[in-house]
Amino acid sequence: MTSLNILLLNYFVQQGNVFAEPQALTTTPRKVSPQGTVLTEIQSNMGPLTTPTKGKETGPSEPWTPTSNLKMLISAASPEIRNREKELCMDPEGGDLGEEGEKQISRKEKSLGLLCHKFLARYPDYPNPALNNDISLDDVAAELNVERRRIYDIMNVLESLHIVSRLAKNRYTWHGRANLPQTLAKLRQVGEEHRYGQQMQQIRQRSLEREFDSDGDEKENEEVGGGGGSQKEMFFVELPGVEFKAASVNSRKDKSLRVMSQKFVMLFLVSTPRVVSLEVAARILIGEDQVADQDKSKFKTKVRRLYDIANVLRSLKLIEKVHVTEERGRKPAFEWTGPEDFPSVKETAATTATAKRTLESRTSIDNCAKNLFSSPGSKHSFTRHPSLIKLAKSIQEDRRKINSAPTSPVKSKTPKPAVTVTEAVPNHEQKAAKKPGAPQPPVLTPTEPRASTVHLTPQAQFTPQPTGAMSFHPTQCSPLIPVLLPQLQGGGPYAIYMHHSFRPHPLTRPQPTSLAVRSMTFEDKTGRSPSDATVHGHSPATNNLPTSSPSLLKRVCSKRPSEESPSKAKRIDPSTRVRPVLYTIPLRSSVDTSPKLCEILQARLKARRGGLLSNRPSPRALHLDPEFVNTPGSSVAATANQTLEQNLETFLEEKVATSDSEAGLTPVRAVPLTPHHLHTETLIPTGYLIPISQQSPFSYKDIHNPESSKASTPTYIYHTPTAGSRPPPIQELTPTSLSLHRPPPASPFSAQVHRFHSPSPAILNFTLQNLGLIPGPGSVPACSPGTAQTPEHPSSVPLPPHLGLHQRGSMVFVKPMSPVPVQHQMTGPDGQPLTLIRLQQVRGILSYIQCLAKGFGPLELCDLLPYFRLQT
DNA sequence: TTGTCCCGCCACTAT
DNA sequence: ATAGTGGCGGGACAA
Repeated sequence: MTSLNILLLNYFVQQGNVFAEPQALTTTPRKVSPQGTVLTEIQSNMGPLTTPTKGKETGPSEPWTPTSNLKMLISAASPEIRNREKELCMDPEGGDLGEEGEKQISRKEKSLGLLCHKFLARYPDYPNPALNNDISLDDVAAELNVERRRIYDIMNVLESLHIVSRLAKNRYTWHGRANLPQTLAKLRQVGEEHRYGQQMQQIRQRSLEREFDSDGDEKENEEVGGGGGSQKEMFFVELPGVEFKAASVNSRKDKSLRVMSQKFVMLFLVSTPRVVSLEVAARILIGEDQVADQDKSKFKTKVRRLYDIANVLRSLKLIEKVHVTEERGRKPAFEWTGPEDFPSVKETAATTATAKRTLESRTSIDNCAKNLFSSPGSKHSFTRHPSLIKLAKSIQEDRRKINSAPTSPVKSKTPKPAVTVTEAVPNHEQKAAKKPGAPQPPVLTPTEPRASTVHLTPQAQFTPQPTGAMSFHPTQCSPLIPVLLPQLQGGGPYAIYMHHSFRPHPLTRPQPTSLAVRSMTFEDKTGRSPSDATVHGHSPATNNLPTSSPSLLKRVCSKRPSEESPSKAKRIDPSTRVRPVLYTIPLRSSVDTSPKLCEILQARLKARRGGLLSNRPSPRALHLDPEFVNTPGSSVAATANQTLEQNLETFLEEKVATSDSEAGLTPVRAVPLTPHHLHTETLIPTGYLIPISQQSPFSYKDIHNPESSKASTPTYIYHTPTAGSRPPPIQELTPTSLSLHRPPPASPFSAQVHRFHSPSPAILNFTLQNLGLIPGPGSVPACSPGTAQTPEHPSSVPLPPHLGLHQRGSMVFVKPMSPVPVQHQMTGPDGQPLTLIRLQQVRGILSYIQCLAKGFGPLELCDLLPYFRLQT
C-alpha cells in the first residue's frame, strides 16, 4: 500500500504534479484514480532494473497473484522513477529524461549513504526551534522517493545519536547535532566502562594469532542485561531529555540497529587510533559472549548491518571509510572523523549505571504506563499521553540535576579522574569549525596517524562551537539549572541557568539555592553563532563534579537490591465513588510573556492539537487503577510540601470519604521513600544539563503558516521553578535577582533554544492542555494577543465541554507555585481564568507521573505538589 | 574474489 | 485485521 502510494506520488511528482503540501499529496485521492494509468506508464518505462533480483522471474516461491505481480511491477518501476526524478531535480542539464539515463544510476545512487545525505540536507544541523522539526516518516519517504524501510534504517541510526527522536509512530523530531556532544560523551563513557577498548585490543590480538577466538571476556555480563535474557547487552544509551519521547512508542526490545549503532560509535570513541575495522566491530557487537560464535552467517549479517550504520555515520561525517592493512590484506575499516572535543561526561559510575539501565527503566515505565492505563477490565479505555511521560521525565531529570549538582559552582572543572578524560586522544581536525549549513568536507587521511594528541583540558573541551552549536555542554553546565523565564521586553524569552550553591546529600532532597548566572535568548539561532561568551562564561567553572565518591555512589546504587516490585498499594473499594472534585489550574501566569514564545507555543499546541482532536482523552482518560494510586514515595518532603500534601491529602480524603468515588480513589498521600526506589539515576552526580533545545514543547511552530501562529498569542507563562522537582526553596530566584542578571535584550547570548526540563507548572499546564484536560491557548479566549502582556484577566475561562461536569462548589484551586514569585496571585475562580478538571484526573496524572518516576528514581506526589497550591 | 549493501520478505508489535 | 517497524539475508554490483 504504502509503496504504491509512494510510487504514485513519485509518478505525480515527476509528472509535474508537485503539490505544495506533501501531506496533501499523500492523502489526496487524486493519486488513486489514475492508478491504472500510472502502472501502465510505469510498465512501459521499465528499464533495466538495477537491482532486480529474484522478483524478476515469477516469484520464486510466491504464488503468482495479481497482487504479487503488481508488487513486482511496482518494485521494478520504483527505482526507475526514482532515477528519473533524480535527474529531473538534480541533473538539470540532463536534458531528455525521456528515456532516462538510468543506465548507471545503480547502486551508488541508491545507497543508503546518499539517501541519508539527502535526508540530512533537509534539516539544519541545529534546528531552529521556531520551526517545525517534526519529521513525518511518510513524507520523508515520499519526498526522497524511497520506501519507508530505508528511512527506518536512517532514522534508527540517527536516533541512536539522538539526532532525531521518535515522537510517535511515523513521527520523529529533528534535533540535529544539538545533542551530539552529549551523546558522544556519554557513548564514550559507556564504551569505556564496557572496556570496549580493551576488547578491541584483545580481538585484534587474537585475530593476529588466531582465527576465530573473540570472546573478549565477559564484558558487560555483569550489568543489567535488561532482563532481556539473551540480549544481555542490549541497552540503549539515552540522553536525558531525548529518550523519553520515544518511551511510549518504543516498545520493541530488539532495536538492534540502534544499539548497534551506538556501540559502533562507542568503539570509535574508545579506541585509541580512532579506527575500527568492521571485523572487530562485528565481533564485539555480536556480543558473542563466550559462546560459540562460529556463526559465520551471523558475523556476516552483523557486518552488513554495520555497513548500513556506517553509511549513515558517514553521511553525518562522523566516520570515514579507510582500510587497515594487516597480514591478511586490507580490511575494511572506518575512522572516526567526528568531533573529539565533546565534553566528557562528568558523572562516572553512576551515570553508566543509568545508561545501562535505561532500557530497563523505560521498560518499567512502559509497563507501568500500560498497567496504569489499561485497566484490568477494559483494555484501552485509558489513554496515555506522551506528554505525561515527558513531564515525569522532566521532573525526574530535574531532580537528577539537582541531586547531582556540583557543590561549588565556581570550581573549575577538574579533568575528570581517570576514566573519561585522561586518555589522550588523537586530535582530529577540530570539528569546531563545522558549520550548520556547510559541513566541512571530510578530510580523510585514512591511515595517517594523527599527529598530535590533545588532552582534553577544560579549555579544549570548551571550545565553542562556532556553529551555534549548543554550547551548553552537559558537563559545562552541569551545575546549572535552566530556568525558562518569560521574557520581559524585546528579546524573547530566555533561560537562566542557575548554579546550585551546594549539593545536598545524594539521598536527600536538594535545596537549590542559586543565582542566575546565565541567560540566553530564545532567538532562533539560524545562522547566528552563539555567543562564545556564554560558553566561556561559565563553563570552566561549572564542571566540577563533586562526586564525592563516584565509586561509593556506584556501590550504593548497585547495592540496592534489584528489588521486587513496589509494594502493592492497598486497594480501595473501587465501587466507592467520589463526586467529581475539581482542580483549578491557572492557565496563565501573571508574568508577561514573550510574544515569540507564545507564538511558538501556540503553534506547537496547535500542531499537537491536530492530533489530539481525534484522540483526546476523555475526561475519564486518566482514571487510574487503584493499584497505582499509592506509590511509595519520599519521606523527605520539605515541611512546606508536607503541609501541602497534608492539605491535599486531607482534602482528598475528605472528598473520598464523603463521596462516592470512581475506581481507584485512594487518598493521595506521600509514602516514605523506600530504598529500592532510589534508582541509581537519582544518584548520578552529574549536573547533567540537557540543552533546552529544539525540543522545547513550545518550540514549535507551524512552518506552514507562521501567520496563523502569529495570529493568536498564547498568554501562558512558563516559568520553571528552578528545575527543582522539589518544593522550591524559594529563595533562589527572586524577581530582583532576575532582573539583575537578566542580560540586556540585545544580549549576545543568542542562543538557541533550549528545551526546558523543569517540571514546572508550565509543563503541567502544557501537559494538561495536551491531554485536553484543560483548555489550550486556542480554546481560551482570554488568551489573546492583547492580553498577552497584561497579567490576568478576571474573565472566567470557558471550560472544555468535556469537563463541563465541574461543580464550582467542590473545587480545589490549584495554582502553580513558582520559585519566581508570581506577581499576580490567583485569587480564585474569579481572579483569573481557571480551568477545572476533575480531581480524579489530577490524581491520575499525578499517580501516573509517580509511576513513571519509579523507573527513574524517587518521585512522589510531594514532588508535584510544589507546583500546585491549594487555593481552597 | 572480496567488499558493499540494495531490496524486500516477513515476523513482530501497535492499533 | 491492518499498519508500522525493523531483523535479516539473498544475491546483485563494485573494486
